[in-house]
Parts: sequence; C-alpha cells; structure tokens
Amino acid sequence: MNDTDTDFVVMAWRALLARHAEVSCVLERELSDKHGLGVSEFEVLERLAEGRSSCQEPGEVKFRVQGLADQVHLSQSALSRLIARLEREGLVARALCEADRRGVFVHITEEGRRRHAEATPTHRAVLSAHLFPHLVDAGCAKPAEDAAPEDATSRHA
Amino acid sequence: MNDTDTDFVVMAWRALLARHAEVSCVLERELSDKHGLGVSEFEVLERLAEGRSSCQEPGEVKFRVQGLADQVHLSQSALSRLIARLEREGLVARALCEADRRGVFVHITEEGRRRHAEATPTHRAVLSAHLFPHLVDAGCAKPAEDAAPEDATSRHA
DNA sequence: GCGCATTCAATGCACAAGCATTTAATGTTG
DNA sequence: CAACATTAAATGCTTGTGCATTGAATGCGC
Repeated sequence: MNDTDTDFVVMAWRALLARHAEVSCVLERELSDKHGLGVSEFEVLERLAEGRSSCQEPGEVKFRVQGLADQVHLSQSALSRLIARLEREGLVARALCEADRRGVFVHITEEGRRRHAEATPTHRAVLSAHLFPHLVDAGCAKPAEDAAPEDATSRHA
Repeated sequence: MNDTDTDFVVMAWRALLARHAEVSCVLERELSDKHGLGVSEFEVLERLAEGRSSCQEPGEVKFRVQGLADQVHLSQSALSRLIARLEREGLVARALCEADRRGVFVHITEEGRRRHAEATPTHRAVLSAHLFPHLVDAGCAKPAEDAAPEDATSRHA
C-alpha cells in the first residue's frame, strides 16, 4: 500500500468520523429532547421491536443480552446497564431463561413499542436530513416536520 | 421520500455505525496499548503536527482551542481537558495570546511530534486493515507489522 | 459425584464527554 | 467612562462507557 492509498484511507476515515459525529450528535439531541431516548436506547428498542435475533430459538421474540450488545456495538456491561435503564422506564422487561438460568431474556413491552413508534419518525427525519445532505438539497425529501428549524444554541460541533 | 428510500437510509446509517464502531474500537486499543494515546488525542496531535488551522493567522502554527474542537468533533470543554492531559504529558504546550488575552494558543512540542510520528504507522495500519477490509483481502496491503495478530480476548464487539 | 474451566450477566471502578456555569477579557452603546 | 452583552477557555457536575472482577449456573473430565 503506497502513500497515495494511505492518504486516501485517512481521508475516508476522517470523512466517516465527520459524518458519524454530525449525525449522531443531532440524533442524540432530537431523540433525547423529544422522546427521552438516547441513540443506543433507540437502537436497542428497534432491534427488539423488529424481533429478530442472532441468538434466539426460531420463532422466539426474546433476546439474550449478549446478542443485543453485538448488534448495537456496545460492551456487555454497557448493554446490561442500558437494559436496566429501559426496564426502569418500563420499556423492556427481563425474564429469566429456564433452559439456561445464567441467561436473561429481554423483550419489549407495549409501552416500549409505543415509545419506539413515536420516536421512529424523528429518527428517520434526522437521518434523511443529515446522512445524505446533498440528496436532500437536491429536493428528494421534505424538510421533515419532525426536524426542528435548529435554534443552534451552542451545539458542540 | 418513500419507504424504500427510508429503508435505504436506515441501512446506510447502520452500516456507518458498524464501520465506525469496528474501526474506532480497534484503533483505540492499538493506539492506547502501544503508544498511550486515545483516538481523539492522536487526532489532535495530528492536526497540530500538520500545522494547518481554520482559526489562525496565516503562517502561524498555533491553534485556538475552539478551532481544534471543531476539527476533531469534540465539545469545547472536552477539548480543554484533552489539551490539559496532553500538556501534562508534555506533548503540547499552551501559550497565552497577547492579541486577545482570553484566547489560548496550543502548539505541539518536539516530544509531541515524536509520539505522533511513532503512532502514525499503527494508525495507518489499523485503518488499512479495518476500514476497507475487502481491499485488504484482495491483496492490496500487507497485514501490517504493527497490527497484532489479535488475541481476541473479549474485545467487546 | 467432584473439581475445574467456561459462560452469562451484573457490579466496582476509572475516565472521558457533554451541559451548564464561571471567570476573564473584549466589544458595544449610551 | 460606565453598564451591559459577548466571547474564550476552564471547571463543577452528571452520565454513559469500557475493563476487570464477581457470582451464579453449566459443561466437562475423571
């Protein structure tokens, strides 16, 4: 790999960092302000709502903690606490797994489904508006009624 | 924007999250283990070493804190503390700005240049190996002597 | 059946990050 | 010049995260 390739990779990495920072920063604020959810919380709810897991028996709608952690790119401990937060809010529930009593099954509650459904339009609106801004500028999307006009008070980036 | 577009955007976002998590996780560990630097620390050192700033007088090699914060996607307070850490290690130095005595100029030290130069091969190696893994598989890069064979003990993802 | 390594989830701990506030220096307006 | 608004950076505080460890339940070898 020569210098030109290296430069290209570095530029690509910086671009990825910039995009990630931009989108996740806005997403965090919008979801948090309007729905009291963090990005990771939303992501976990979404996986649970979709009801597909890499670590479950076929037909099951319950998840192991570890399986969720992989999907949302969090450590096992981080997810353990995240689940605890969601449980405190009544959005998910833990159920012990009879087959292997070390394990814990997590599933979404009705309240959780409701919150996820409420937050989804905001989530999609932010992604549409910020992930591919050039597409939006070209007129492929409406400004999205959910995305506030941006009061721009000291957002950190 | 129709449902298909929305699905596409969501998939793109998840892909971006996955790539970001993968690369920054490995990068964090490699830089930290081998050079005692975090990803953000390295990024700041790199900007200082490059010596270009959006907020400096032409020809200057000193940076305002705020200008750096924008480039590395950190809040002003986070960067203030990051600079403090780097200064404690002797990698950067602060100098008050005579023109506007509220401001602070940050510049890299010789020791800082050394550490950055040491860490750069590791940084590049990780990017090459993990940012475009398909390119590497195709044989466009050597495995990079810097990137350890991955002992894989519980890396969280 | 009895140890011993393994695995799952929870917890202690340390630390980096963001927000809000503070302190200091500039600018601005009367 | 005096009062007030603005800007730069540092700091108090809270929170989310990862690593290491713990505790419990399994699985395995003998």
